[in-house]
Amino acid sequence: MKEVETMSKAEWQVMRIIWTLGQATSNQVIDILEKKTDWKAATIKTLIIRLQKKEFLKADEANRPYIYQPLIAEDSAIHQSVNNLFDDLCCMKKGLAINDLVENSEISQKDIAQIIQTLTDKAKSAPEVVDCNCLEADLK
Amino acid sequence: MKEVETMSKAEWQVMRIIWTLGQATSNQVIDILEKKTDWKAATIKTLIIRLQKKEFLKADEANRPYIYQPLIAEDSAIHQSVNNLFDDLCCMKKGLAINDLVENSEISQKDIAQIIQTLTDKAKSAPEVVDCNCLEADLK
DNA sequence: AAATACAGTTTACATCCGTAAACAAAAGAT
DNA sequence: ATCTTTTGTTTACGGATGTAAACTGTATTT
Repeated sequence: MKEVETMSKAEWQVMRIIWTLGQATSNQVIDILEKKTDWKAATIKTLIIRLQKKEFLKADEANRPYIYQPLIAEDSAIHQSVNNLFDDLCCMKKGLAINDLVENSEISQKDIAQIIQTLTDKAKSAPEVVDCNCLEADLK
Repeated sequence: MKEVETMSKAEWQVMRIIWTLGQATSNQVIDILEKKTDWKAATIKTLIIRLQKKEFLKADEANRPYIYQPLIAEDSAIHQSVNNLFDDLCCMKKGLAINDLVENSEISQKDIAQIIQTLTDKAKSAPEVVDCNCLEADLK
């Protein structure tokens, strides 16, 4: 029972190109993804069509070739995507998971400082311990 | 083209119960999940069977009812799952994504301290800026 | 021993996803 | 104006997933 449209992994790769370029023709997307993956042009076209159906992309059809533009901001998509995954995790394990991500991700000085800041603020009201709720009924 | 078996969201919920209990009978899992979700017992049985096929669970068939045990540690599964998601993200955005998770997750004092520690260590060798590689061919 | 209850296995079915060919329409070239 | 190329749309197909009923074999009750 899917409430909200989600982006598949393959679709996500298409969006990355378009987010980064701001907008793009199908050919730009195809050229770049043919270098990054083994996908055929036809496959990438399918992904573009599906992204339009899901309303993550729209085509400016004023001229041909169409120019595709994102209908969702990259930051919003990231927010939805990572929080969607974290919703599945045991509450008690989220800290561990974040620590794991920090260890395994390249992060800039500036971002590191920002995250430390967020954590420091959070520490002011953080609980001593977070209880596991894996066995409890979700209220709501 | 799937190289490695992955756990679906629904399957993940079953594993959470078994990880938390250490081991469980199908009935224990069913009782708990019927409170947390709208799933029918039959649905949960299907998930258990699929998890066995994927070798995330095994049944101790010495006695009936069978006792199901995890074949993968929760921490390993979390590691795989979150890093699998992060692999899709623009390198440049990983810091933002982590910051977002920190803001939206409840984290214990101890975990906050640990993450700050990891970040502080990381800062010693972190780059000033992480470049976006969204348009580049993946080497490898 | 027969009837019943319980738990594990098979089968089912719609949708999504990865993957891509075939087809159609528009633009460019001759 | 027709041929060709480009680009957008339809159709296709196998496997994964959410969802669950039906079936079967074992254990318990009468």
